[in-house]
Amino acid sequence: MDLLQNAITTISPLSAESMDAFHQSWKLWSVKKDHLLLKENTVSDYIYFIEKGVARIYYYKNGKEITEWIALDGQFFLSITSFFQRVPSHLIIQTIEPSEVFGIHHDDFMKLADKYHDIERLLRKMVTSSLILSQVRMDSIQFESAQQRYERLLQTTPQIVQRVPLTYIASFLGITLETLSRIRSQR
Amino acid sequence: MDLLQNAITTISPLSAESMDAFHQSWKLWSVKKDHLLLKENTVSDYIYFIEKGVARIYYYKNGKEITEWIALDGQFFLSITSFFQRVPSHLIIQTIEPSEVFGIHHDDFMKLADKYHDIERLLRKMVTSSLILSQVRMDSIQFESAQQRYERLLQTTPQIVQRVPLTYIASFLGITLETLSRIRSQR
DNA sequence: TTCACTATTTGACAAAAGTCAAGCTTGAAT
DNA sequence: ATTCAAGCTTGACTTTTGTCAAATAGTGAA
Repeated sequence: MDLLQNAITTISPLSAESMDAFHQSWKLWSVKKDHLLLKENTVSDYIYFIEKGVARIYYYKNGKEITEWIALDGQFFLSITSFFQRVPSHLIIQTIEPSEVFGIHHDDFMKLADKYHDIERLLRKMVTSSLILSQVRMDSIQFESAQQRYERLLQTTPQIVQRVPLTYIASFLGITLETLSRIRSQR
Repeated sequence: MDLLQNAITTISPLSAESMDAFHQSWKLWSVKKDHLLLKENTVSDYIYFIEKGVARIYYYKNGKEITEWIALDGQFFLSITSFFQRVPSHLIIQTIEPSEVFGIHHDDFMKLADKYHDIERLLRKMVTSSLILSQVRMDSIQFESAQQRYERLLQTTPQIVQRVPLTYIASFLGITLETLSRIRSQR
């Protein structure tokens, strides 16, 4: 069984029939480092799951790259706004290691959610955990210092520092590279 | 038809049967100003909808009140973490005007979502819009100046300034009362 | 109308993080 | 092995917002 199927079952178990139909709708791509999964100003058709590797989601703001999310293996990722609202995304999704990535197309997912009640429930639970995560992150950005945010990251995902350039990590934490560098030198 | 039923239909239309069962599960309370809908350290059993009035969600952080959300009439509100994860909430929900508030109990909602596929879909869509909103707000907190955030609020919900004390508004915007006061005096 | 709050404004100063500019390090390609 | 570019560090200075303290305005009850 792959990480994906395991992740699905953990969120919300499916009947054998649903799981079969659902699992078949995911495609698997093996891509190189720096492969673009989503180009700027495109409608994002896929929810992705990273089986192996690392991806980052970023965009340009006043000419600068902002890293909005970093997905390590075992995580789902997508352009939330674009995927659900079906509008072009300013986001860019790129692998930053050679990776194996599963993806399911929006229309397939929605058709299955319509057909199978338990897939609709799974989707609801996925969105719910994403919402809870989003709230935690907002709280962190609003109330924690740069230092606290970095330490929280080290607690929750220590591997990230070995695998992802500091520029991306700084931006993901909502601080500058210089500030991150100063924080790191103080320990 | 009340605002609630209208809001539901806008998010995701229900069959007559589902709507009937669903609508009947909402209770309506008429409460005074400063009524507590959720006490600190309690599991939040309800999703609320404010038919008329204003409510605010807040909590204590280092002895200070932090206003996390302000709900004007026509809006749903709840303690997301507590409602979905069934853990006690540090949040307090309080009306700040005499209000009419609908509420549906967690267990009733879940039973209905299990029984009716279209209610599960409605719930999924509610959570999805909440997620999108949460992302927009995070972006605002991370990248907009105090001034920009206040102006955005004036654009989207101008009535709020007439109906809600500035202390709550400042906190909701993630700034201090003093900073808000300075921003307002500059225009 | 006045009192006693509570809400809001203003001022002086402090802290956290950003900006700009320069200098180091390091690892991959020739 | 050498070189060059990307990645990271360090320093000096600026900006935004917060903190603390005090003054002023507003409001409802006696």
